[in-house]
Amino acid sequence: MTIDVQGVKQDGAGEKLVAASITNDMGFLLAKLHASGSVLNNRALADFNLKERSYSVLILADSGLEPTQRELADFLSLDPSQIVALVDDLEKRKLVVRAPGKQDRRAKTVTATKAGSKLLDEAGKAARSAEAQALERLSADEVATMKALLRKALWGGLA
Amino acid sequence: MTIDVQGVKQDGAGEKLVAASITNDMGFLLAKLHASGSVLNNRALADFNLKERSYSVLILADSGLEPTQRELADFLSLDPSQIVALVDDLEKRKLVVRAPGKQDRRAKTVTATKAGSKLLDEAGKAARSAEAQALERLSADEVATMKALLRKALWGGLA
DNA sequence: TATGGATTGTTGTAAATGTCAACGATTAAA
DNA sequence: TTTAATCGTTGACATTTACAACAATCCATA
Repeated sequence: MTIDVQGVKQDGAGEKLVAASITNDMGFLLAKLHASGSVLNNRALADFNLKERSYSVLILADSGLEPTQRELADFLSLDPSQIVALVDDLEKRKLVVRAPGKQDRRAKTVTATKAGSKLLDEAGKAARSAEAQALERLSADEVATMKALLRKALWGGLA
Repeated sequence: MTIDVQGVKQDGAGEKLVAASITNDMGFLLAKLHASGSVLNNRALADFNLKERSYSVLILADSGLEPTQRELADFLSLDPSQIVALVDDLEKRKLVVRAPGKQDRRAKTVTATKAGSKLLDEAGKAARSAEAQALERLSADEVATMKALLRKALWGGLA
C-alpha cells in the first residue's frame, strides 16, 4: 500500500484509510503533514550538520532580535534544558555566541556569528527547497493562504 | 512574556519573536500549532485513559475499514513495533480485537469492540472540544479551508 | 537596605519515543 | 520444492521529553 521512492515511504494512490473519519481531525492532519515535511527537512539540513531544532535556533539567533534562551524555549515550545544542549552545540561550532543580557544578567542572549549567518544562508536554501517539495500539491496561493491561517490560529490578528 | 492560564502557557501579546522570519516556515508553523493542540488534546483524552496515539488507532479500528497493523503503521507514520504496543493496550482493555486477515493470515486486522466504539463516542466529544479550543481564533469557514488544504497537501485531489 | 520570593540557565535523571535488527509464521515467486 | 519477501513480534539501543534541584541574579516590599 506504499511505494518506496528513494527510501521515502510515499502515500500510494490506494491508501484506503484516507476514507476514515480521522481525516477530519485537525491534530491528525497537522501531525501528518508535519511528519512528512520533517523527513525532507531534516534530510536537507543534514548536509549542514543541522536538524530542524538547531536550524530554528540559528534562525532566531540571526534574526536581530537577540532572544534569550528562555524566550527561545517559550517560542519553540521546548524545555529550557533542551535549549542549553542546542546552543551548546551551535556555540562549540562557532555559529552562535552567548552574551549576558544587558538589563538582566541571569538571561543569556543568543546571537549568530558571521559564520552562523553564512551557514544559515546555505541551509535556508536547502530548507526552502525541501518545504516546496513537501507542499508540491499546493499552489503558491494555497500555500500562502495556509500560512496565513496557521499564523492567525497561533497569534491571531490579520488575515 | 507568557501568561499562565489554567496551567497552560499561552502566548501573550508581547511575543517579540513572532517578528522573526521563521514565522514564514511552514514546518515551524505546523509544529507549533500541532504542539499547542496536542497539549489540550492529550489532556482531554486523559480522562478516558487515551493518548493521541491510542485515540487514533481506536478511530481507525472503529472505521469499518478493518485495517491491518501494517496499514495502521503506514498511515500513522509509526514503526510497526509501536503499533504492537498500542494495540496490546487497547486489546487488554477490551476496546479492540485482533483477527487474522482473511486473505493473508500473517496480517492481523484491528477492529473496535462495542465497548471501544462507545468509549470513542465519549472521547470524541472531548477531543472535538479540545480542537475547537485550539482553533478558537479561526472561524468555522477558516477551519474548513485549512483542513481542505491540509488534505490536499497530503493526498492531493479535490480542493 | 535587607530579606524573601521569583526567574534564568544549568545539570542530572527517569520516562517516553524513535529506530533498527532479528525471528517464526506465512505468502508469493522461481 | 526451494527461495525470497512480508507480517507481527520481541528486544536492544539511541534519541527525545519531562521534571526536579541548584546557584546566580533580579524584584518587591517592608
